Amino acid sequence: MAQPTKCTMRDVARLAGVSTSTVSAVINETVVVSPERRAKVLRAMEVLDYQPDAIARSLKTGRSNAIGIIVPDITNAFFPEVVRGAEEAAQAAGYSVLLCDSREDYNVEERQLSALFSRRVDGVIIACCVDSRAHESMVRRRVPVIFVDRLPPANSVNTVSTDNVQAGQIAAEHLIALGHQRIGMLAGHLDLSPHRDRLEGFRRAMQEAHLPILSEFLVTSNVQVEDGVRAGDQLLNLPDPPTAIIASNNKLLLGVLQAVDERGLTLPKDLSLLGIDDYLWNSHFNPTLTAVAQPTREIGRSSFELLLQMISQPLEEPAPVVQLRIPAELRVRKSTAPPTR
Amino acid sequence: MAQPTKCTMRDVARLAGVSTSTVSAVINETVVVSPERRAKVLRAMEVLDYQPDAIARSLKTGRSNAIGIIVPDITNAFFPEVVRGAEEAAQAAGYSVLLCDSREDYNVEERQLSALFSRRVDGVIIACCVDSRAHESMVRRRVPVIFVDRLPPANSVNTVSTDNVQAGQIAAEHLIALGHQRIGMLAGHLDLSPHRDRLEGFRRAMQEAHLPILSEFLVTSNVQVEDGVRAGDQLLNLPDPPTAIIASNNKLLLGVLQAVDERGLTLPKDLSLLGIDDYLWNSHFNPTLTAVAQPTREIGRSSFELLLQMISQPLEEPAPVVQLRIPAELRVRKSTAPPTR
DNA sequence: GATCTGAGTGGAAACGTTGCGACTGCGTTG
DNA sequence: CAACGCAGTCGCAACGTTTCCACTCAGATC
Repeated sequence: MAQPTKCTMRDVARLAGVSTSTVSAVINETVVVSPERRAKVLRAMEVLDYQPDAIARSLKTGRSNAIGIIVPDITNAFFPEVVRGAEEAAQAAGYSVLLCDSREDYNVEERQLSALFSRRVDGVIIACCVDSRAHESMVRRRVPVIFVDRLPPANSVNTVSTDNVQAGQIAAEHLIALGHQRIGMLAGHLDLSPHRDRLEGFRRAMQEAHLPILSEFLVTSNVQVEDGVRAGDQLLNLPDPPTAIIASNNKLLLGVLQAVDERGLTLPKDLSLLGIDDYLWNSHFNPTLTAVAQPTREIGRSSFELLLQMISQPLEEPAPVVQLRIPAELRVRKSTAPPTR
Repeated sequence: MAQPTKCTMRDVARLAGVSTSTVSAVINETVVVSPERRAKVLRAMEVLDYQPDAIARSLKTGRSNAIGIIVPDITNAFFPEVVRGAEEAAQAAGYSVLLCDSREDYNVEERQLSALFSRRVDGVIIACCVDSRAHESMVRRRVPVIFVDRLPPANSVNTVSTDNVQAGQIAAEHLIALGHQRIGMLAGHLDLSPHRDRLEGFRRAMQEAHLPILSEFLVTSNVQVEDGVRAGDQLLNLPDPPTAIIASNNKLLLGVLQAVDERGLTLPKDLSLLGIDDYLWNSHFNPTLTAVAQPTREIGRSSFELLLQMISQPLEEPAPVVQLRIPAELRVRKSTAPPTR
């Protein structure tokens, strides 16, 4: 049965009547050990309920088998999905995940990077916040890093994200195909790459359809619900408002919904509405909401896999930069329809 | 400026012309160091961009300054809130958080507990899954542990959760106060303590109001959206259906909403509907949804604080068991109204 | 002036691993 | 039959800290 006191390799070695080197060899299978000694060691480990001390191991080997993940806000439904994808892949590869929430504050972020570095994580996955200095920080410290979702301006970085240009484009194309010409967009915060890219995609789709982009139909703002309400008001108060609106993220979408409700408008009769980011509840709204879904889990999974590659890479060989863009997917529901005006 | 190579206390000591003991003393402020040496050490640390190695420190001190958090599903919006609360408190106290997602699988959970133990975490916060053996596992290993939300049957454990009995009770009382007598409840999975307790609260409220609890108005099920749809169908198909329904969690609520929509019923005219668990989107549905909000952040924060207490506690003194129940709060919106039948 | 304090310092032994090099025997080879 | 190779062991020195202990050299005390 289980032993109450924590025990070390020494205890195992003593009980099995071998040296600690042999115990180590059995555990790591680095050296051939004769079957009978091997069996003795395994039994001793069993009896003592021995669990290797990962800390001592890390100190010796110089690898912690842990990665850090920094997100700006874990309560934003997008990030738990990414974390889930990354965590699952990490566990499978024998890695643990240190999670940090930077609260959209680059000072907090910087402290967390320091802490992760102190803990000697083997790599970091980060969705950075505005004004982040994470890139310089990690380059200086020579820690492998993958940027997800929000990409820093530097282009010598490994990144994984939705193909946000494509996401913005298929959103607009869907509305254009329905016959909309007067399309508005809540573009979010243009210092954040996803929002910038979605706007770019929107632009491309409009240009290809030879539709004008009216400057009063384009609202940039922060990305919280209140911002969505304000921006929605602004669009809907226009003398000749858009017949369709794209919201660049899920909170902005909720904001527009509120503005729509307050005016007693009905979707999709009075307005077609489409969001980028798809969540469970979108398909339970009345009407159900058309959205562009991001490959969230896959972003997480791919980030870890790419990171693992960087970690295993002998660092003298600087390996080509990878900038992975995974396509988004349109999910047509009931909040979009041909224009009635 | 920053130094490219990682550096150790030795390097600092050499540059400052002192011993490593002195450097250590400066860092930890365990021993008085003369001002001028202190300054020299600090400057050397600056110049070399020295960051203490947390791994070596842990090995020596026996404390990792890290805790583990295990949740059954990080993509369930309840848990990110809890994690956020705990993580914030942990950071503030100089602790890092190792996050694990057990995917509702007790075998995965067990492996994760082992991994956390191997990493010598100072404590664990866990929302366990059905059939969890986490309690025995941690007792055996003598690691301080706090159970959150989902509480194990053993009553010698420290726990933090919503006061779910009270949550169920105020939900029912609200409906009763509106004049409802025929109240149905989707009670969730009774192997999970929150659901069991909410049902108990519902029972109490009904008894105190001298209202009968009709067995056909009580549905237990798993806790996913599909289960909610099925259970909602079951209730609404009754010859004489309830005038109000309580859904024991947010996914069940979405399920009932779907069942309601499919029948073309209108809230709150045809049915009052109330959920336990409140989220951002509840207040953007049409109509807005009445809900009982759980003190999610506070659960997280309190869990960490309690855990920290256990960690600091000299373990010979077994300290009284703490079972913290934090009250929930009713948020009245538009999905509940007096009955029309 | 000899002893005693005590503050400030450094040396060195841990902490629990890993992995190199050295040491055994044995079987094989010329 | 001597020399050699090799599989299987073990001893021991790290890894980067902390911390105990011993030491020095002031100034204070008698």
